[in-house]
Amino acid sequence: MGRQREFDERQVLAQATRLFWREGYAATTYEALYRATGVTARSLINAFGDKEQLFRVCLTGYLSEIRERLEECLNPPGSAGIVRFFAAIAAAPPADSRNQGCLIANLVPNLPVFDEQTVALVREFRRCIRQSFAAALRADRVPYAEQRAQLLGTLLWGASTEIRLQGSVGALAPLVEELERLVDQWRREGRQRR
Amino acid sequence: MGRQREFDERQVLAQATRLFWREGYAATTYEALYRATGVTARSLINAFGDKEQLFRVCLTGYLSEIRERLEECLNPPGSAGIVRFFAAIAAAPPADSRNQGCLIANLVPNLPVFDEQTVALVREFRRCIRQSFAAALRADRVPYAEQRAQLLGTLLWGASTEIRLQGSVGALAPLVEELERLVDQWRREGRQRR
DNA sequence: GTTATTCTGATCTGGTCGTTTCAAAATAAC
DNA sequence: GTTATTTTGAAACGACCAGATCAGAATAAC
Repeated sequence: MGRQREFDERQVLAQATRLFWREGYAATTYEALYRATGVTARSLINAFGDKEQLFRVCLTGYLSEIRERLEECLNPPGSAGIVRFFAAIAAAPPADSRNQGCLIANLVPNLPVFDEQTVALVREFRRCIRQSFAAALRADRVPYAEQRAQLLGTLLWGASTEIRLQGSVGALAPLVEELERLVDQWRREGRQRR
Repeated sequence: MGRQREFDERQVLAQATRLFWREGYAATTYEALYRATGVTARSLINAFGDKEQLFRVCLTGYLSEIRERLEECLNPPGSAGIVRFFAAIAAAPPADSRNQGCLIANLVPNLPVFDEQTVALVREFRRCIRQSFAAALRADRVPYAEQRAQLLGTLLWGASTEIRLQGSVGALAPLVEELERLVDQWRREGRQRR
């Protein structure tokens, strides 16, 4: 019923995500979205609602992608998967938007401008990451698993800031190397305790 | 010669810094500055130049304050000072703007909107912190000092994001605890190597 | 074919923001 | 007191932006 949509929603969402990622939420105007997607503001609003709702759809997609990637790395379960996860981020190709840091971390400073629904997505992401890390540590009987998971989570936020600042995921290589030493040490503690 | 200024520059700068810190650069309008300081846009521009120049003055003040604080904690020199530094941040009173995370970390996602002079200040801050950390580690003969200093630097960025997200420096307490264990371990490695 | 529904593009609106203009006020040097 | 210089407040400018309006185009159900 009615006229059919002239653009591919999935494609538009992917391009919008890239734009939000690179430019930030506020700096991404409808005009920029139009230049990137060829879809006018009117049509976007018609299809997705206002700007923040559109952003939330992008955010949700991004979130599930990261979750998927994390799950992949944490299989087989164990603390080595954590290092694999950081390494996977560091290994992303340079042309990729990952050189912009984490989409979510980038918006933390501007969180006050978003409504509670969007903020909830960020909190959920944070909780999810930390739980996964803690589970991975517990699988190797690492002591202080929760606290160390928090440290790793904080490190992940920091890594995002570094990437954004450097403009390249390459800056993460030394960090991954040191992280490997660290997690190895923790695993040793776990074995002693057994 | 000429009419004398009616406001106290230092006081205005302090209030402007608080505003930039809490609201971010873009969200801090001249009107907000006027509400906070009683000084009109015209007078601010007259005294400090445009908005970014004013911000840069604030930034410089903030930077030297942090540097001072870090130097304080790293005396006597040694890796324990690093833990003291993180602990000092975590211990800041709740009413303080420190509950907003690091002023500088907050603007990293929006760095593209600033000119090269401002970006240089951020890079300089980063370098300074990392060098101080590395020196502190070397003082205890900790191996991999540079890489571990980088990890600590990244952790500091992350801590800022956590504070901003939680709206409280209190969230840092478990992190500091874990950090103490970590640095202790590193120091042990240093002693073995001696 | 008719009708109802949805999409699309151009234009407008209401609002915000950084900065400038202008004239008045204040003050320092002479 | 006069003159030159600087600050100040009010108003205005020009740009930009999110979202709304409206008429027309396309399409699905009947």
